[in-house]
Order: sequence, then structure tokens, then C-alpha cells
Amino acid sequence: LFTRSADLKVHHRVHTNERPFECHICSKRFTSSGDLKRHTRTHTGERPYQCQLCPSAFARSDDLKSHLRTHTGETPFECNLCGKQFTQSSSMLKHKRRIHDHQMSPQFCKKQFKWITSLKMHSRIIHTNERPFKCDICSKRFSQACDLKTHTRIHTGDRPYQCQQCPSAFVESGALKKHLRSHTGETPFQCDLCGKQFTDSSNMSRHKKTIHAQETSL
DNA sequence: CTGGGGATGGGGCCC
DNA sequence: GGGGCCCCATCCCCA
Repeated sequence: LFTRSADLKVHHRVHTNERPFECHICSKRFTSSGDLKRHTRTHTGERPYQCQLCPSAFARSDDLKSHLRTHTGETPFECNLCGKQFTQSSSMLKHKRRIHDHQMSPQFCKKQFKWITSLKMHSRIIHTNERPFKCDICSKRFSQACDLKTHTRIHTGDRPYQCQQCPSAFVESGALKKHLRSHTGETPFQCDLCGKQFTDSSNMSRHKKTIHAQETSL
């Protein structure tokens, strides 16, 4: 969507890798004369952009702009995972890689939350309903890495939790635990209104919602 | 050793 | 064509 043919022409060089402008000092090549001109100042040391608040001067206007934030204290770049703010987008990205990358890995689980930063992130995610963990296969999103890890087994067919008494196997430990009660006949969940016993807590709450709906609403 | 601050410089888009 | 602006990685520095 280039509004000008000249811009399209320059953009086209991105695909053709055409670089018509060569630095006469280091022979490095560029797609536009502007890029070459900007590059040339790395050789000449020319710094036309003077900070009005301190003796620093810069080769580029955007460098000066970024520098000015060291005076204003402005931090426009926010980490979307922990809310920490930064003066430069690079610093923010570096932070995300350093701090959050391992938290995105399948090995990282809520059971391992033990650092204050992780706890902060955890609490933020829970309260904002943020879902930073995306399944590469079906795009479903999760709030926690361990939930994604469990979910991924749906695609891989991996069922690490094998019942020792029958061929059934499960993607998560809770499902196996629940299944085992079908063998033992254990009914650990009891309705506090009528005493009826259940193998499963969700079955019990469904029972309460349907059978005892009137009583509980009173 | 870790992690943020700040500078540098290349890529690309837009006017 | 020139230049502003934003993206980003990388570097050095420092607590």
C-alpha cells in the first residue's frame, strides 16, 4: 500500500536485494541514498543533533529523541507480561527475553512460581484474563504455560498418566485420579444438603444446581 | 552473574 | 530526494 511510486520502487529493492548505493569508505551497500547518507556519519563522526539540555550530541534525530527521554524520564514502552516500563523498545524486548522467555517454555509451570516477579506476573495474568501462551497447532490460548503443556498432549496423543488397572490413559494427573475412583468405588464428594455421594466434585455441584436449585436460592 | 540504562546503527515505512 | 519516525539487535556500562 504505497501511495507513491518512488516509495514502491525503493520497497521493491527489499525483495530483489538490490542495493544501488555504496559507501565509498567501507563499500557497504544500501537500498536508498538516505540510508547511505545516514551511514556515512558513522565514519565522519558528524553529530548534527545537539541536545539542548546537556552536552550530548547525536548523529541522528531519532537518537536525540530517544536520548531526551533520559531527561524527561518518559517510559513509553511497557512489558505486556509484567507491566514494567522502559525508556526504549529495545530495553523492553531485552527484558522480555531475559525475564519471561523461560516462563514461556513448556517446562515452566505454576507449581514453580517462586520468584516475586513471577508471582506478580501470575497475579496480573489471573486478574486481567491475559492469555500469553498460544498453542502453535490450534491457536487456543492459555493463561499459564503448564496449561498449554497439558493441552498440547491433545495434539501429540501423549497420555503420560496410565491407569495400572485398565488400558485407559490420560493427559493429566487429575483425570487419572478421577478415573481411579471408578475402580475403587470411592465417593469422596458428598452433597451437604441431602448427603448424596459422588465420585466427582463437578457432578456434585451439578447435582446441587439442579436438584437443590430452589433451596439454595432461598 | 544478572538485568536495566543508554548509545549506536541498520531496516523499513511514510510524507 | 531528503528526512522523520518506528522497528529492532547489539554493544558497553553499571549497580
